[in-house]
Amino acid sequence: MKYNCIFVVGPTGSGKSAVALQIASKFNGEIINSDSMQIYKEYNIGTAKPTQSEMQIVKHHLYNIVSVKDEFSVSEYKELAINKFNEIKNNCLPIFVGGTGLYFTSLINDYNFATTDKDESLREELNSLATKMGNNYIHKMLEELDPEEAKKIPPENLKRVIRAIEICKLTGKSKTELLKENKNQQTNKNNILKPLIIGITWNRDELYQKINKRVDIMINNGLLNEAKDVFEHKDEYSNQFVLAIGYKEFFEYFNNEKTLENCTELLKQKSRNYAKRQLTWFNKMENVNWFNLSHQKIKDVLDFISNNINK
RNA sequence: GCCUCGGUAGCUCAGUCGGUAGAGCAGAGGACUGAAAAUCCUCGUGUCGGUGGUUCGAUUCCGCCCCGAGGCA
Repeated sequence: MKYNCIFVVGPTGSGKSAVALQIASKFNGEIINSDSMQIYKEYNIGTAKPTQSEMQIVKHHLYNIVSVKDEFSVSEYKELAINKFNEIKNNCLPIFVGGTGLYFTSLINDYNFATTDKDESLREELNSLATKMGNNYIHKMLEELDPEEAKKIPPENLKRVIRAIEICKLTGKSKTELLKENKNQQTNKNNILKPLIIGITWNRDELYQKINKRVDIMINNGLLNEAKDVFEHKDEYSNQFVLAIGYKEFFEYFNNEKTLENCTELLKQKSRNYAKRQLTWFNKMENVNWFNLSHQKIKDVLDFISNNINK
């Protein structure tokens, strides 16, 4: 098996960026972003982007490419990322780094209906119908269109129920059918990417301490200014960005409904919750080579890569 | 010193007209295919402050003690 790129995955605050930087330095790498929030241009602190100087040491791609006023999606990400990979693969070792599990999965799997467009008016229609008739009503609609998929998604998860219905309406086929077709298209198994996957983690309590500390550091670096700015312009921004962890948690403070301390605690908590969700995702991902930095060193990662990258 | 109200899950509290108890939050585990830092699912045994009494049986009723909040001196 010959690998043609590196993935660095792991929970927020685990130090993925630092690890990626060292990998890049040692193996002539360039970094490609796999984080749904670092895609955006305008804000740096809350999104925990690499610093200017870090970006100068090693080439970083797909950071700061979309405005917070614009929508963005996995499928756009996938296209950009694959294009970038093809562009640089002959000159360097591409290293994908980030925390967005879905983005990584989209790179490995050739989803055929992930490219199914969205229908904003249908979404609105179904959403208001749900408010009127209840979630179960919408779920029943899906049951008729795609009973198998309906079984998988609880009625409460409106967002995903609506998306499944949307897929049926837009493609004329159910999500279940498309999934089967996808499996049968073995040709797509020849994926372009052959990643050596590195997972970075820590003992749980240590990870949480790091996350808490990082929030304090962000605040010292001016997170509140960014948050205030997002708060004041939230109506102009895409919902995707306004919902990012790090900004909305302070909105109640700016509205004088909560103390700064309470909001800061909430942010720490939301960050911890998020880290856990990321761990769930990456634990399920296949072929992840985990490194627990509570008792392993970045050097172990580098050694592992040099032992495996050309075999 | 006296009076009143509290002391129940990590936190905030509900409840048991006496048959050893349950919500929210926190926490843990999980799902995830054009919103993914999103969205959602599952999981609740704790000397019911301590001690003595009444009772077949007390977290629940009674006495005393400890702790906290408030009021009166």
